[in-house]
Amino acid sequence: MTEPSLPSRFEPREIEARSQAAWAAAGTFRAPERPAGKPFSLILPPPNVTGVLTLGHMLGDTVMDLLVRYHRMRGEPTLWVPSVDHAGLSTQVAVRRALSKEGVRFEDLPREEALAQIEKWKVSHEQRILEQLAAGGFSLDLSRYRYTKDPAAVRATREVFVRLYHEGLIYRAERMVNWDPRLRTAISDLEVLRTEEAGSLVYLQYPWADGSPGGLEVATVRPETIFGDVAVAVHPEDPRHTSALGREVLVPITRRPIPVITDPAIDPAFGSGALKVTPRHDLVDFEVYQRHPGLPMPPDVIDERGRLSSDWVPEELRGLDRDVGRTRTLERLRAEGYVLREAPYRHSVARSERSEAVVEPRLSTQWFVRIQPLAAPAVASVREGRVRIHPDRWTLTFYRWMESIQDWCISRQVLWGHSIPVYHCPACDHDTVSVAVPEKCEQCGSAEIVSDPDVLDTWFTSWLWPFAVFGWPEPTADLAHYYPNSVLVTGRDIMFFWVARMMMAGEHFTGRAPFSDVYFTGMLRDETGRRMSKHLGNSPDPVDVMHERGVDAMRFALLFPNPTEEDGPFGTQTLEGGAHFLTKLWNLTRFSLLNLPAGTPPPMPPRASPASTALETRWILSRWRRTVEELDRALDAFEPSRAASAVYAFVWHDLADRYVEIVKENLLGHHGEPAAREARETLLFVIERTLRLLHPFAPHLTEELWHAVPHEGDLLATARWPVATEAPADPVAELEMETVLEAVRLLRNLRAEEHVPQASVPPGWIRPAGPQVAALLERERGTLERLGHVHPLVFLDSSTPAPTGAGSRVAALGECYVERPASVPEESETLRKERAKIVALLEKTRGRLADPGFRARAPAEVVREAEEKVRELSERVLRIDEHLKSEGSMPAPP
RNA sequence: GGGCGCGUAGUCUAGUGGUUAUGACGUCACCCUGACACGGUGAAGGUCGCCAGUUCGAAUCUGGCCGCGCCCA
Repeated sequence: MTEPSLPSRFEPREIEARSQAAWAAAGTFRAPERPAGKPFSLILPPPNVTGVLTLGHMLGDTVMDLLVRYHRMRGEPTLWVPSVDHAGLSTQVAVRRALSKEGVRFEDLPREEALAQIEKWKVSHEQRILEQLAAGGFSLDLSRYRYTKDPAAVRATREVFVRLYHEGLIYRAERMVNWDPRLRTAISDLEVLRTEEAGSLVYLQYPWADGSPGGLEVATVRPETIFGDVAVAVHPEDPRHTSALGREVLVPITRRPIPVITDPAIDPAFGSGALKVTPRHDLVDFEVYQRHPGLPMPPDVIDERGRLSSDWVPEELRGLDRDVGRTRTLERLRAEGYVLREAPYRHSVARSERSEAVVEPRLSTQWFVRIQPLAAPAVASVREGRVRIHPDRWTLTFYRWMESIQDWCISRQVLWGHSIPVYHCPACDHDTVSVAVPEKCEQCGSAEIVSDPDVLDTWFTSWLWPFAVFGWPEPTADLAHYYPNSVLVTGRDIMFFWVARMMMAGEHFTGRAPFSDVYFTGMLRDETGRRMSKHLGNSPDPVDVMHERGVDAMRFALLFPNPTEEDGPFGTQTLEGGAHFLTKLWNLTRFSLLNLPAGTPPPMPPRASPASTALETRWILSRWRRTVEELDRALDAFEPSRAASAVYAFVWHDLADRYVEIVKENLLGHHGEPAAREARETLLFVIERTLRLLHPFAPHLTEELWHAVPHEGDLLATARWPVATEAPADPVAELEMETVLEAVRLLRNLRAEEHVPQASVPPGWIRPAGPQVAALLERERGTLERLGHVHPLVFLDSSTPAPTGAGSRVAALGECYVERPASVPEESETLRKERAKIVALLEKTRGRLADPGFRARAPAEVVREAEEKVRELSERVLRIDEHLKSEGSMPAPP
């Protein structure tokens, strides 16, 4: 035995620093310029420079690192590209908020100063994000780091705009858009959140224009918009309103006459069945307006800041904010007798994801991407299996959304973003659209051209990222080698924002799907089951988590309890679970080293098991092989949680709890040198190979441990992933070990039931149920004595009487006895309980066999098994009864 | 309101027609046995959401209901 080469405790932060330094020095994560063989490549979904990384990011990053390290160890050239996203609107909002805390209004800043403030923010957050990624030890190729506003990204973004424009897939139009009046910009449908909120439904009377008494009843939740009404619409078949058709009513207060029209879109069940039509401020109303060409288009009665405006609005209400305007308008409506009644009303309110302001539907001129022609190939790529979505149930959601997809509004009225490459010529009204900034109008040659004041939606760059990171449209070597990507890993919350659009861009601009697999991670929940979110503030800072328990513990805690289909919990408990497992691994390796002589050579794959090989050797090697097979399967199928569970169970239950306990005496040389050598060689092989298996899950700790263990190679990160067939499969050994472990369990149960003191080792007896079991158990007597903690273990044949003064159990494999301590009185309670259980099961099985339908229709195999079971259980009941009889407490026969 | 999905010990979870329903965390009891008390051994804990149906046989398949979640209105 050598001096311990590992300390009894470990310091995660020291290990992390050592491992990370070694990887950096070796350039382990740098992808080759000319990869040999099919590469494994992917991009890190660019985190927004708006904020810093959350635990949710860490979940995705850990899954990606797991896959990258797995594929790297399999010898594939791997490339994982890091980048950050300028995140236009949301970064501007963050800076705006930060400045307002200092009493500075963002809107008051000169353009240059405002941009400088955002740039400052970007630099500091980018720094922080890079530090977080470095702390996590993720195997990103930092030499290929990118930013969504770097010159190549600008080039790609403009290129794409220009191409789509010339293909007729980008157009400018006056459309109803979602307007954020606080940020004063259009936002896309996806950036709108709908919530149920309490409101009030007001029933107004629009008087008849011809002065006849009464009027038309109109219900609305937005009375302040009446000034923009151009009509009142009813359903053409609504019998209540037939007499109103063709007549005119007056807009309350301003008393402007408007016609009563019919439209099939009107819901007769809503309110009185009459809808006021305000085309500039409601999508449905706008559509009604479009179907009625005779109607005039009113001015904006709500301006870009959400204030009542225009001369259609009574002068004293002009300039009021929407909310105040609504109250004042309602007051006047009441005072002037237009209000019939008011009722509380819950309805869905659209709010801006960024500012939380109520979104104002607003008719506005914006740039749009015609999405249908782009969506079709993306849908086809999934239908044809060129892109697989995991878990695959999200495929349906993907299809449904793509079917009802709307054109994409890509212009934003903000400062921070890519400018739109459109240059308008006031002289001839022509738009010059080009990648290079033009000096004159391409139509009339005028130098007086004006660049478009808007910027592009951030996603208009992000959707190009799988190929733009490689320098597209330049035909770079990286593009040729590493595109398309192998996989995309992200949260399903950005499936539509990003994933679907990347698929569209990939198909359209490169003719290929940008990746072949998409894996959606679940969402993290806190210990009380709530989703982690910035809003709730229940997401711990990942750096704190890593600091507290170590990076690898965090990684394991993220992977282990997060099955692919569901959201996973994360909390102190799961984190401790991860840390405990790593401690176990540390000590297991430490134990192995304590038992290896100095100068032990690296492990060799075991030879095909000769007959002389010990059962536990054959068994652990076979179990290891199954574990590798399960890991390969789970990782290839994007089931990280299953992979983690498989390796966890193997290390803890098979290797540490059983194998190591079985061979401890062999290692100490108590059973001769050949046994000691076999145990050492097997243990070393399994430990060294298992460290490899665990490397993608816990890279730092395994790297550290691996260097302490005899091994070949420089770094575990680039060592070869084990091949399952290195160890022989041995189903016989697995079955036999099951029987042995079952006997161990019986002996241990007896010890506990008979209150045998922990330190004492009483004699035990086994009467095996048959000659085969007898041969096996006698051969494994040593294992049984060691794990069962009995000595001596004596085997009885059917003629030998049962020992007296011993507790007993009757199981399928036979009868077990453990000597009862003198102080403990006889007790047949356990046996009786056992008997009751077996009798119940016996009755159930007999019942099945008694059913003629079962015998007639069930497969012969199943019937045979049932008959066998009845035989075995009856035998056990008889045995138990014999014991009970000898104790003088015979129950009624079954 | 529409669509999709999920209901299995206190909590999380495995199990896609046939064993005594899997494992983890937590709980309880005993034990600091020479890698590990961040550990070991054992135990308790379940009407597999409810009701029908299909079947010789249902946690598993079908329908309805109830509850929860997500997406879309």
